[in-house]
Amino acid sequence: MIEFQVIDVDYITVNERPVIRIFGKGMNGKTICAFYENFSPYFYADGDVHGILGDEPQVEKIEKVEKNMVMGFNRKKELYKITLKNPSKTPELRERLAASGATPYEADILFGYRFMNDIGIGGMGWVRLENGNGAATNTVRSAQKVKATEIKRIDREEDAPLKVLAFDIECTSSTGGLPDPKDDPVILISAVFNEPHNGKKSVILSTRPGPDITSYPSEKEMLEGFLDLVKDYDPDIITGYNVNNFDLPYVIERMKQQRVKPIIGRCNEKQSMAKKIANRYKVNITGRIIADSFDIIKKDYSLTRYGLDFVAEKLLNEKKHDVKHSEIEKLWQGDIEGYKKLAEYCRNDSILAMNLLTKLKLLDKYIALSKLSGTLIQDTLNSGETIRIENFLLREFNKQNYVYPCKPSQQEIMKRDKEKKQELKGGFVLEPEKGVHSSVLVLDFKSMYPSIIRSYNICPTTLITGDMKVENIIEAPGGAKFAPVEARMGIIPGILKQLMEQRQAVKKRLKKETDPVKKNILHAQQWAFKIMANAFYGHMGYVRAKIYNLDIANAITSSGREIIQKTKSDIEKNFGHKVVYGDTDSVMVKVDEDDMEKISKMGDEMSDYITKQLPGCLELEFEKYFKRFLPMSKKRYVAWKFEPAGEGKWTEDIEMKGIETVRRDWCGLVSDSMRTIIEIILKKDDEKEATSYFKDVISKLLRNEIDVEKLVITKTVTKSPERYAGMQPHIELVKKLRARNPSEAPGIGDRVGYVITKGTGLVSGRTEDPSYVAEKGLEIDSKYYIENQLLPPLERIFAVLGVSKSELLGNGKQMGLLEAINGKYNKATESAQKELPVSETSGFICKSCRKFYPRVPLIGSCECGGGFAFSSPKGIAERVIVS
DNA sequence: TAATGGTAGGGGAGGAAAAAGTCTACATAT
DNA sequence: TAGTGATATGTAGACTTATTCCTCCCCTAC
Repeated sequence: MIEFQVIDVDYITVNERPVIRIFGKGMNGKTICAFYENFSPYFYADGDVHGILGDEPQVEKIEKVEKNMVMGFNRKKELYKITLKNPSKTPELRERLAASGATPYEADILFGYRFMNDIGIGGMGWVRLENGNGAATNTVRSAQKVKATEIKRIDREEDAPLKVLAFDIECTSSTGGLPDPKDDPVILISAVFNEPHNGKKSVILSTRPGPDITSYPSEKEMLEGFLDLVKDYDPDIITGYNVNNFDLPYVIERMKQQRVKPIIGRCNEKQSMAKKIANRYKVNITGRIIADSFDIIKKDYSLTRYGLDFVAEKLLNEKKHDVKHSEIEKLWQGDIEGYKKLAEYCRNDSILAMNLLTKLKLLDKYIALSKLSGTLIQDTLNSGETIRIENFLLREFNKQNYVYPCKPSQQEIMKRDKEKKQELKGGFVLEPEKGVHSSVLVLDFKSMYPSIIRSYNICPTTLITGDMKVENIIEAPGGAKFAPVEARMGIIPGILKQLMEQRQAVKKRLKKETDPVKKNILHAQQWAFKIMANAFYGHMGYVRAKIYNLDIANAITSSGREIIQKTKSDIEKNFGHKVVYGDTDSVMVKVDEDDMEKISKMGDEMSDYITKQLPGCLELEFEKYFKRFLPMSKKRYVAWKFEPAGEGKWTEDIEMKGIETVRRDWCGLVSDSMRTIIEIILKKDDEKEATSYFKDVISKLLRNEIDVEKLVITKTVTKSPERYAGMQPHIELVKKLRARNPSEAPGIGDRVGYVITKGTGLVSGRTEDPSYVAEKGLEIDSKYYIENQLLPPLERIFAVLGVSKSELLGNGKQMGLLEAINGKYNKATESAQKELPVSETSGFICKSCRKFYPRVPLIGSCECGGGFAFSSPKGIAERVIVS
């Protein structure tokens, strides 16, 4: 009996027949590969299957079966189950059937997943081989090779000890630009281990000898050395910073160039390939997991920048060695000290990538999601929600004899796309009562959409179509009808019930658990339950989903809108308190109460009252209390928040939603000063201190006392620069950087940091790279930063408090700030010169209202009563010189 | 082998369109 | 009194300069 955790599953074809391979790892750290032979691919179809497939030799058998249909209440159908010999022939047969008018079902399930779902196992899950004989094969690299006939899923929460290898490569460039794997060799490879390998924590491979460096006579031999290292250390996980899109494709291409077979995985025959898909590479390594720290951090952390230096500093508080790309060649060719520096730089990058993955436990969430959905961890890492949901649903639907539809065709997708744009409506957002509110309590619905699905039994399998007669039909506000639970509980409501209950159970255990390792696992588990539960609504409104249905998606959201509006009016009617804001599943209620105990009680009373009126498991909860609440507009507010922390205790914090402090596309100066001002306003309620702080910031900016770093604005490049319709500041900079040095210019998906420099014309034309500004000593456009960055957001905050722009800038001891800004930066017209040549004057200008006159009107003064000065393009003057 | 969960909403920058202000040439009145 | 030049004033169209409105884009709330 062998027990192990599933790392990867694939299949090979032996004598035209598939053999499933399950790569795994035991608790003892031993690797295993199990071979399973007796599983044939199959799918379903309706229509004239016999006629269409005729005597197709691939078909093993065709059986008649009765299946439940996913879409529509109580729909059964007679289908044919088609079993074939070779899984790779499935697409061909599927297309042939579809082309002849038959409808195929489950004909696009990858064979490995078909197998896993049928025997009830999945990615990162534990399995037990009841009986297995040793398999005589050299095709795979694992400690144990077993022919399995009986595989069972077992329940175990811990993870097997997984070996991680982090690596990083350095290469030179013949052109001085981006290294090209067709011409430019790899010069250094660093590798770091989480479990010491041959007594070492890391190694460096190179073609140049040096201290603590394993050197090789040629690049080819070094690459072979790297493959040997991977083989000997035998990691389960390969990581690095951007290995998916740089190091791995590069190394693989170099191996091709040098005629070294790139066998990085655990199969001796399958070569690794890096395919370029939509500007991104996709690398396959059999039997191992590629977990790129860069990719994961980009998905899981919202940061202003994602360079390794920034990320390491921010998340690990560790420093990246400072070597610029342009220095690599010099250090590589230069003296031993420089070479050592380069090698250590390379090693350090691997260490940082390893630390990110292990210290931040980047994989925990993905492991939990894999275990829950049954998806292979590599797919969980590389793909989106869809693959997880569809795999999960296939399993659950199959359990109850349902047959799952195939992916929609391209035309179907386009049709759906069109109708959805106008028809799928989302949540309801209440217009906020702008201003400053004291004592506001926040009530929100616990998992609103999943609860709606459960409470109204919303599911494709309960959807009533046509004039079907069912008792106690549930009708959603949009008109969609569903069979009640008494008739049949929908599959998805059933799944959600389980997910939500399991989550509660895990959270309970989490409270009691003291072992930190187990705590982590439980935490990831409960998180995965929540993520999965929340993903169903979005999935059913997703045009590429197999179970897409607009009526269903709309039934969910329209119910939500109705509930939130009823909640608002019920609270206002029955409790006499005003609802000042709300968004989708929450209401903010203004109460006149200061005592925490009483507030808590009021919140509970209101929630209980509303909850009682609602069907099913819908539940309104008292979540928190805002001592002060400043809504500025929909989805934008700040609040001084108090949350119950149990035992009558409260935790306190400032909450900021949607405003510039939480957005990454504003400069640090704005975020910082806004944060400070908001704290002063909320906690001290001192308007004067806030305005004077603000004036201070502006003065500093005018005196150039602000660090340029604080003025950097960052934005993501979302597509290639040519594809932008109009001009955009960050894109214009990308174009400039490209022209300067194509190899270091930001690409799609990267965040660009820029500052605005002084000059004329569009902002887009004045964007510049901060380091370039420092290097060339360019001047920052302080006026832009005052008028376009600092002022607008702060004005909005102060406007809520009733402080106008002129009060903000003009009042108080620093009288004349506005004049200072203008005087220093506006056109010369503002500074009156004493004399001008008469030839240059163009007319007269009123000294008080600045109205221009080509001639002095007869009344001798402006219509506002002001006196005149001479006006010219150069400025204004009291007198003219006649010469 | 291209893969991708949903809608609501604010707000900046650019750009087009509409609006307002200026300029110029010319007519008319004094 | 008619004709003339200088000056003031008005007006239409050309040209210039703010405003306004809309779209694209990014990012966030839920």
